[in-house]
Amino acid sequence: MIDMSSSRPSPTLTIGKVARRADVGVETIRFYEREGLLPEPERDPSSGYRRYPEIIVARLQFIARAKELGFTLRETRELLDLRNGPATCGSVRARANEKIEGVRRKIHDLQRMEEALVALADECPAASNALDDCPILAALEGGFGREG
Amino acid sequence: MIDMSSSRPSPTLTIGKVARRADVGVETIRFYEREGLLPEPERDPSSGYRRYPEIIVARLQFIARAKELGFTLRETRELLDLRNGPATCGSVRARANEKIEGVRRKIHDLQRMEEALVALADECPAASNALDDCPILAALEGGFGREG
DNA sequence: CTTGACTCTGTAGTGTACTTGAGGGTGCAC
DNA sequence: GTGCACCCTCAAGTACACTACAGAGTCAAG
Repeated sequence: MIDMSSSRPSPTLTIGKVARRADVGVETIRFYEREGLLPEPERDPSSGYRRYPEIIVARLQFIARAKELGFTLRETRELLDLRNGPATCGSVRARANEKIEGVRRKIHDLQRMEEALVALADECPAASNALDDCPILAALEGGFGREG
Repeated sequence: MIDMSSSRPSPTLTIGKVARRADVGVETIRFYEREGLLPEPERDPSSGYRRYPEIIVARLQFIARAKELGFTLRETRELLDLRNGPATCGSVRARANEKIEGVRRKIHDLQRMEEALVALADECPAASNALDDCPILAALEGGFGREG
């Protein structure tokens, strides 16, 4: 008989299965555990193998996405810790607002960069070989983010 | 007599002045030079000191901004090389379009992340201590970017 | 009961992006 | 002419984020 009355589903995934589903390496998962980005999982009592619930895959995908977006592991851990720490919901909100500001600044800068690159691509005549005419230098070196 | 007839202004900044103006370290500038992100500058014939034109400051600021936005030095060099390489303006445009796609993807993901964080902050009751009620877990671990 | 894929711990190596240090030369004010 | 801040090269060190390896145990199939 399987316990169906438990409030949470028992963890059934091995580290290898989690790794394949989240498209990361097994060593990366153990590394994240050491670094506090993943909670220490339950262990199989006889083998000592790690056992994960499905939700861990989403967490790993979140970490991967945050990384792509230029968040450091430390920052990502802070994001994840919003729910784990000894924090009140209010302090959680404050931390979230800080992160939102950072995210908005990144979006803003990326939009400026996009504009510059689009202007560049549009104005670059496909036929010309004259690189001196390219508006790249102006777009890239002329400055486009927040100044000071 | 100073040569005022030259087509370009002669480089007058020492590496230290450039570093202070661009808010980077002197060693970082030399490092960028080694890595091909900055052209080899002219040298003072007697001392061998590097001499930079003003424009180098904007270039360093561009590098800093690109870095903040999650571009690697290699990618940043590729952006800068759009104007230096043995490329036609057409190939430059193609490279720029590739970069634009990457930038747009980053913006998209950041906007999703912002939405999730805003939802989180809005729904988090400032007074409550019950972290279980926080919509963070759902927002952060429930997945929000491109899936597959 | 062996074989092979998988897991464990612990340590060491890799790539990126700097940063620091050694050992020395330069430039200018006093 | 002697400090002192600045510059030079080259080599080594640091922090981050993995990644690989050694040596050993586990598990399921045949």
